[in-house]
Amino acid sequence: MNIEIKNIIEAYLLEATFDEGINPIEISKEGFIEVQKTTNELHGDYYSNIAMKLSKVLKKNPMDIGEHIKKDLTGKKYPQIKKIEIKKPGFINFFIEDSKRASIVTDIIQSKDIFKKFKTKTKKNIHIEFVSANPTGPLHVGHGRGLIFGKTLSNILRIQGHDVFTEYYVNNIGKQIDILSISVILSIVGLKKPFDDVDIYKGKYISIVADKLKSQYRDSLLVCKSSLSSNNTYESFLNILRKDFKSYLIFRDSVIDIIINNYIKKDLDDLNVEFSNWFHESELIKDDFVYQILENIKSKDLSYVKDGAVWFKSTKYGDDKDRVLVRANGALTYFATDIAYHSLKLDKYDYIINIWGSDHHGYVSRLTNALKGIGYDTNKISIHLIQFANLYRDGQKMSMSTRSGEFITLKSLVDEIGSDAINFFYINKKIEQHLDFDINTALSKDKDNPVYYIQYAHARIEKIISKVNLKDLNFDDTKLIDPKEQDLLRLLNNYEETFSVAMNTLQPQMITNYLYKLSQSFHSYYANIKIIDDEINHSRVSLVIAIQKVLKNGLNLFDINAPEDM
RNA sequence: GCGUCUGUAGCUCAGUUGGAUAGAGCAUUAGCUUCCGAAGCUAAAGGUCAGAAGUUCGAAUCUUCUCAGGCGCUCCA
Repeated sequence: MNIEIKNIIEAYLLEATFDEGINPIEISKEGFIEVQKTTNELHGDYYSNIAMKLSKVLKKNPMDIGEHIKKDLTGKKYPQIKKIEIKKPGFINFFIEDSKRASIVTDIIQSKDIFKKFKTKTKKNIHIEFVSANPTGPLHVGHGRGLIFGKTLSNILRIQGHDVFTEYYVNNIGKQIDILSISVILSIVGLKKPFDDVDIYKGKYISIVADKLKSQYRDSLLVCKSSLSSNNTYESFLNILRKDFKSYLIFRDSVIDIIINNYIKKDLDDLNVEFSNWFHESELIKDDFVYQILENIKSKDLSYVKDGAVWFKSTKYGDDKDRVLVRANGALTYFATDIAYHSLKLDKYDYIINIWGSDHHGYVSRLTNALKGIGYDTNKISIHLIQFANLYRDGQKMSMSTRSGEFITLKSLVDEIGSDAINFFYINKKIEQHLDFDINTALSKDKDNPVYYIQYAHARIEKIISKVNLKDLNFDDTKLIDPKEQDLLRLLNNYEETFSVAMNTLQPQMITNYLYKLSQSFHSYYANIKIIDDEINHSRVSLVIAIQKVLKNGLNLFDINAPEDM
């Protein structure tokens, strides 16, 4: 509709007879004529600021220009426009016909797929990586926000028609993995930690993992028990282990497999998340791939050797200091493997999306600069930084410490408040906003809890539908004249724009806010007006059916149930 | 110190990307069940959009500075 009005204005301006010329090229330029939805019904349905824009060029009073435009447009009698008003300082307000507004109801009801309109014209091959928590234990609540956001983004991109490939990056060769393996080994052989310089993992799951591996490895581990117990530093312990425990590397892989399959994948299942691929960091080491990349960096004169380590010249890109790629002991840094990983992705995909915790923000420019340095187009990368979420219970902030198994697992939160509430609360706020997540609110079953409120609207409508013979539906677009009905129609007419802006700018909270508003307007309607009424051919029932359809599709976007009964 | 994100009602947050009188929920106060689900509805009250300057017809939104808070600035992962 706003495009129609835009065209009307453009056509008018092109043949307008103002004294001083308006450049026709300017007029046809994208964005020159702006037509937007109003926020206040007193201002009609759409408004344009064109008169104020032109006043500068024409050196005329915007009110006069507006009146001029109004006079000419009114004379032309466009059927969809009821009236035009000019308000100071120069807004041109368009009021569209009520019946035109009501036509959205049949549009929605008859549409097989209301998301079809959001299909992109430029389909892309998109890689999206999220969560990627170290496989050292079950996921905890701190991982929740990035997880839900990543999943939602994938849902949105798929609806837009892109090919979406989701990936979990498994760090399976770092120091943390050795510490994890050692924690399991100590549990198997019943040994107290003999070194003091490094903490080990203590959660309950460690002994469960140990039990699974006990029968297979116990004997060979007991052989080296005494030599292990005499080591009082982490380094020497690990060295002995690697030397005496021949199947250490296989054992380490088994530990990771068990954690992923028995914990992480199950946690993800609870929230309906499935990854296209689990990428293991070790794949980057295979065939010296990382070293080829490092060679490439060196050939571009972007690295040098100092104190036995290889450094990337990040100061060249405004960083405070250069950063290490390969440590003096020969170990690769995360930075090095990340460059390799991202170059793999960039080779294969049109666009790549990373979702990281905001604590990694310092890392963003370093990585993109390195990739730019070796010749990649970094416009193809987008990195979303997620602020931390705090959990509150009974007004008390809950501890999120990961040390000594003290953390709250994501699973326990799902068990307590359910996946619907988690899906909703984690994306209901802008990601760059710190999030306070109140468990009491998520548990409440009334208006405090927006999820329930929206779901309740859906269920109420279902009840109405069940009482009506749907064959009798005969929608009459001139019947819905109550102000509350007009409110609802305005909102329904907004769904397309709201969803499309939210999807294009990847801001899911715009959609949840919209769904809430729509539910609110519906509940008010329901309480004040009898919806089932034969005298009006069930036009009101048609209206609520359309509302329900939007609610349902919106909720499904976030994997939230749209219950028919509660 | 440098970088980065944030600052909107007592609390938790929206604000359609620069539009008109800044909006919700909670909490507070006062109401609404012969009738489609009260898990609901109707009101009242609550604001120096952290502060200052600038850009322009017009700023919560853009720029600069100041203040406050979160996070990051290892040959850590």
